[in-house]
Amino acid sequence: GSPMKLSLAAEEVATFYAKMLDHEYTTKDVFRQNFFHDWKKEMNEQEKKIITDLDKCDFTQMHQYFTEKAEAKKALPKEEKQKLKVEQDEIAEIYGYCVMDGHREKIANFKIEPPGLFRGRGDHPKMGKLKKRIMPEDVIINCSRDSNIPEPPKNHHWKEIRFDNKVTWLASWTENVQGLLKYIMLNPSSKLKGEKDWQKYEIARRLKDKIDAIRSQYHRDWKSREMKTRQRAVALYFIDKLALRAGNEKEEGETADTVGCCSLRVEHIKLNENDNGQQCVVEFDFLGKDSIRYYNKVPVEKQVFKNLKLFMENKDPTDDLFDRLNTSDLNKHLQELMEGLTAKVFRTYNASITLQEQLAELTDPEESIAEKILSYNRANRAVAILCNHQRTPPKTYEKSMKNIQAKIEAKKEQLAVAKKDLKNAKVDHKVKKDEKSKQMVEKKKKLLQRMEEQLMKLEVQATDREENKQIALGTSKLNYLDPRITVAWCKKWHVPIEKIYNKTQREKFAWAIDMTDENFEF
DNA sequence: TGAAGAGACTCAGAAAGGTAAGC
DNA sequence: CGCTTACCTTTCTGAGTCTCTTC
Repeated sequence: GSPMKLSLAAEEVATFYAKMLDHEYTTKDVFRQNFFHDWKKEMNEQEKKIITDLDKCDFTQMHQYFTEKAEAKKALPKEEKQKLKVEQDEIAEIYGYCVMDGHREKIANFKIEPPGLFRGRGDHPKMGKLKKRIMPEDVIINCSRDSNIPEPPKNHHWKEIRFDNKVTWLASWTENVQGLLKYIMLNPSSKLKGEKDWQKYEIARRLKDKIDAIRSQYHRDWKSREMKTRQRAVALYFIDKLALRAGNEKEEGETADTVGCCSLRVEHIKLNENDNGQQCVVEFDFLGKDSIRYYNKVPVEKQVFKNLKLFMENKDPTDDLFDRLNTSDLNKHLQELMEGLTAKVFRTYNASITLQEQLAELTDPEESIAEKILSYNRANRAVAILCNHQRTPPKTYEKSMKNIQAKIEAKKEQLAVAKKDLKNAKVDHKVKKDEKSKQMVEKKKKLLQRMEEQLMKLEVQATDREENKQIALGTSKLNYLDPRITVAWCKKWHVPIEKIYNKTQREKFAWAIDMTDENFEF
């Protein structure tokens, strides 16, 4: 119960924990154990002897120190904040760009990752472990021979300087928690990334011409004499129909237990012969990428259902559903069906084609711009649902929903008053028949019209927000939807592109905005 | 020859940061 | 008109996919 002065190294690691005291992570056993284990490694002999139990450590004083510091920064006068901003901008101006093929290009992540505690997603066995500080001696620089090779900080040297023009990264280092490589790469707005993005969508468009043949083939393969072929055909069906990820196998115990299509286990699906009147329903329930839950009930073809039963026969819940299949087999097969085809292309293809179809279906030429944007968001949402892109509802969701409902009510009342006013003005004009009263009628008419527009906007906003509660639109917009579909739609319906893409998105999709006219078809 | 591991790239949601609407 | 608050944008870095290399 007495305060203790820590050595520099132990103190720094302790502050990493103290800063996170409000976070749920610090309540998790695994996080606490991993942290304590790594923290001890930073302690000197004396500290190790005294600090033996994390439960008995009180970090509140440290925590308070950082809270106060953050508040102080927030309370800084405007000019001071401005000054800090300018300093940050200057740093970005110097280090945030590189020159590639004679063009000055923005770098995505030019700052090295600072030390801290590893935060995995879901039940990650390594959460809480110490992520160590990266030194110049850990960093590999990749540039061209004749360029200005960046100088390491004084009295330091780089791990290596190489001149590899077969890769796109500018610098890399190996991270200590999982032993993985990390890279400094270009911003999505760069020519290099833009071209790659374009290529990705072109491959997906090629799939459009092949998809019917591929679908017929996997239908046929459901009846194949070979088990492996049947499994591959059912897996491919899931990937195509449900936009599941490929599902590479991962090392057990090193990461959170998540799966994709090929790594599905028997315990992840349930077969219902009859579910509320629907035949052959498969119930999926598993954790996918980032430990996001995938839950879906899907009616499937009889042959698929039969196959699944067969695949599950005599197996434990923890056995692989597709025990004869892995992603490498699957992708080899796909490569034979179409050059460049891999499992993930199906996600891109189905996402983009869905957007295009939904836009065609939902866009009403008569509607206002605001309503068209709502239609766009709905189409976008259909894709996000397909790809299972979720978000935790914002903490302020309930409150903000109530707010907007209140606003709608208020606007309705205002509208009623405005209607009355208009009526009165009309009556008044009928009696007086003068210019002044006529003008008043016009004025009231305009007011009423404006209010009706405002009300409609609010209602559109409310609907949009409600439907969006748990769905994240950003990921599909940024990574799965061919931007040319969006650009063409905007041009066709005279919706300003800024209403759909913000500044960053316009920069990323500059290639599509440049090359697309309203007739583009995916 | 195929499994394991390394490497390089895309995709992912949370959190921090910034901004504009509303009080 | 200044301040707060809610929302949108940007940053961050972890988590996948898929290919290449090695034994």
